[in-house]
Amino acid sequence: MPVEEFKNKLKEQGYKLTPQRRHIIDVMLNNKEHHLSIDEIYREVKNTCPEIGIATIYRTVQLFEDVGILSKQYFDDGCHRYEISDGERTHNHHHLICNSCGSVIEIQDEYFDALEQHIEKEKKFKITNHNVTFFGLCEKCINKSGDN
Amino acid sequence: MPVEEFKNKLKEQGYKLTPQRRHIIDVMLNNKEHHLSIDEIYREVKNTCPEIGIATIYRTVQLFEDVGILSKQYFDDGCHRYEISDGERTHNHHHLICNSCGSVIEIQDEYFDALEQHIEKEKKFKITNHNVTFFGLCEKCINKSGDN
DNA sequence: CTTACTGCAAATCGTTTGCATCAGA
DNA sequence: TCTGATGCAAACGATTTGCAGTAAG
Repeated sequence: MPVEEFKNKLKEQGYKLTPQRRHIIDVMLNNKEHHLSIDEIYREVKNTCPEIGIATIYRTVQLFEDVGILSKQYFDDGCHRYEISDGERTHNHHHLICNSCGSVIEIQDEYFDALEQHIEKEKKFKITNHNVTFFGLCEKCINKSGDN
Repeated sequence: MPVEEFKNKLKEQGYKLTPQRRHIIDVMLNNKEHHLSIDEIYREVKNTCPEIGIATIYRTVQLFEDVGILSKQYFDDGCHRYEISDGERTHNHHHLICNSCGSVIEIQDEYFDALEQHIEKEKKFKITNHNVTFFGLCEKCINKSGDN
């Protein structure tokens, strides 16, 4: 299990693994498939650790991002959202967001590799990361709007 | 010149073309190649219109976005940035941001069309807009870092 | 035992809003 | 004239910071 790995990532840089941090990691692991906002993380963690303060959430999430435990994305709903980062995979996944129902679909597509290589060659730009989000209508909502 | 066009876009929906709005349009036109933050717009406009208040900037930029005069993008420097929108082209351009020198390179690439079509078919998702930013090293900075 | 971490409350930052006045159409 | 637009200041919500107490290593 990667929990040990997270512990190491912190230790390596001289950070402590406190109960609060453990709770936050747990919440993020339990929501691998979601993208949580600060507020959502706060509320979730409160369930198992009611004394925690919002400042701790901010500080911890920031720290985890620096250390590489979490990765941050900005969705156009106006807030940052976080998810457990596992390196290579995080770099290679992208999002489709439905403008109608708001659902977030993760995609991971070899097509992007080709695209990135094309851009790197064409523009002489070394890509290290990206932020790719497509907005539109998901299958369900396409059908729904057809009924109107 | 498109200034008339902007005026029409406002008129159409019953909005007035005030000096303040004119100044903001001017600034955006003079910075077609940049992406300005609210604060940068504010400072620029102050040069020619010192009485303007920040609230007016916010309200106007918001209005212009709704009307389709400006388009908004979120860059990972933590603020929204705006640029003159010209419809189809805006949808089809994307950004490379250099992590080292911060320069923003606009790209417009047919490759994306193929990618979008691929996703639409594969995921049955109708794409209406997107937010695509690649981070990495620009040509200049690649060479620089080679020297270190 | 030492130093990082925590919770709390105050401070700060960007953005929005209420209101009285002003000005474009 | 009439309604939308403006500037100002107050309000607001999200995030950050200072600090004294707490606990991980």
